Amino acid sequence: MSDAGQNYHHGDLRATLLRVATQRVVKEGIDSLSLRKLAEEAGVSRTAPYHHFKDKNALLNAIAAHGFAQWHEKANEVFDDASRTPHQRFKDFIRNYISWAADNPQLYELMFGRTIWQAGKATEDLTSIAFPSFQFLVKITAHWQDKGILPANQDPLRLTQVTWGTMHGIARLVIDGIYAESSHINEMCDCAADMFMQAASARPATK
Amino acid sequence: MSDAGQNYHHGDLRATLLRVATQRVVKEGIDSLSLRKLAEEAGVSRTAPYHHFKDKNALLNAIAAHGFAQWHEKANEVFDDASRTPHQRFKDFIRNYISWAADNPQLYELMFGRTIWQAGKATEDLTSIAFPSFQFLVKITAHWQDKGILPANQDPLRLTQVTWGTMHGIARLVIDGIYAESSHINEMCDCAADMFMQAASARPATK
DNA sequence: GCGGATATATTGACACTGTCAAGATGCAAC
DNA sequence: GTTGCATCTTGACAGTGTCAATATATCCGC
Repeated sequence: MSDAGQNYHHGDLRATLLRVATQRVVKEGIDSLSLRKLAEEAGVSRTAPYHHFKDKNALLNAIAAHGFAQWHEKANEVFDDASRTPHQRFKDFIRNYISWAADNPQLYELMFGRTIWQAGKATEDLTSIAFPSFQFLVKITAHWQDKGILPANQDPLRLTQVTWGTMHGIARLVIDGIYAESSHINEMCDCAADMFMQAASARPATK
Repeated sequence: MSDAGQNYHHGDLRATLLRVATQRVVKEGIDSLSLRKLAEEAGVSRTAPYHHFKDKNALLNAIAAHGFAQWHEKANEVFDDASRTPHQRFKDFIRNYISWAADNPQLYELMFGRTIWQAGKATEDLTSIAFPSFQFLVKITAHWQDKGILPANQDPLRLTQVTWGTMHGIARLVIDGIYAESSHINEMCDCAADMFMQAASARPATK
């Protein structure tokens, strides 16, 4: 085979599909991803993709899995930035979480939305990549509890669910278009960070 | 007209469609709502609904609008419960927010999701009902700031975005199937409430 | 080199979907 | 009673995901 675009066998169809589909999702959103148009764009027939992905859901899972790899790397980077104080890094982490979501709304929607997490829809491939990302959040939450940035008198898992919930909720309200005014994102992030840090500096709640 | 199901003119189609469609969305989810099946279920032809709703989006908006009316009433009820202390009412409100979402996942998804809030998709009818609900959240947040349950040193709007973000985020993570273990919902809610109340009892953050 | 297994790609078909255009029907007001 | 209007109908179109049957290329053992 000399030219990958002309032959009966494409040669690298799976990778091509994943790349083109990801571009499409990132640019136009999940809903505008059509397997038929995708196949056409890749220069193959309608059903060719089915030899590389069981169905549309499997393809979406693969895109999301790739997204989690990117996300995890970036999040780790922010968390590890030694040039800043722990308090600053905590604020940065929240800002970065929301910013990443705001910059990649469609991908975020796919990765953290019901489309693929709805009962039974998540592939093993996806969960094996996504779970470490979730556990990473628990790990850094516990770390911040140790540092006195987050309240130490809370169960780490429970606290992770709350802090992540906060970031996720703000991200979604922005992404989904409910917070029409998105020019104050950083202020919202800092407000959230302040709340948590204030809580850490307080005496345990009085019953 | 004697029998509403047999005549050429249905007589009450709009209300019937809204009722049946709402049932369908609540039971089976947004995606499984088909205008054609809906029409059939209502005993009418495929395109009849288009004389009462501009398109599918308009129908979804109408369902959501109705949902907001219910939601607002219920939320107000919890907020107004005079039989409990302010602190208890704050915790109850959070619990109730998540519980309502968990009990009406499909409706919540529709009301607070991108399907209808994506740029330009929200009807005037919807916004005129939804906005007061949003403003209600700001109102009660300010009220809780006054009562010392939430930090007074924060802009009410910003703080609302954070507290609502937290509730919304937890709700979505549960609803969308990311928090597989949903048996600890109340503990999560209480953890969130404690965080906010602890923050209120702290001295202002030190720089 | 040869032949069969296997991976990959193709066309055809099916049952859906939302929505538009034209025409039919019933009701209400003049 | 005729005219106008709201409502409802059938027909059609361009899409969608996905299955079945078929064709073609590649690879592996001989």
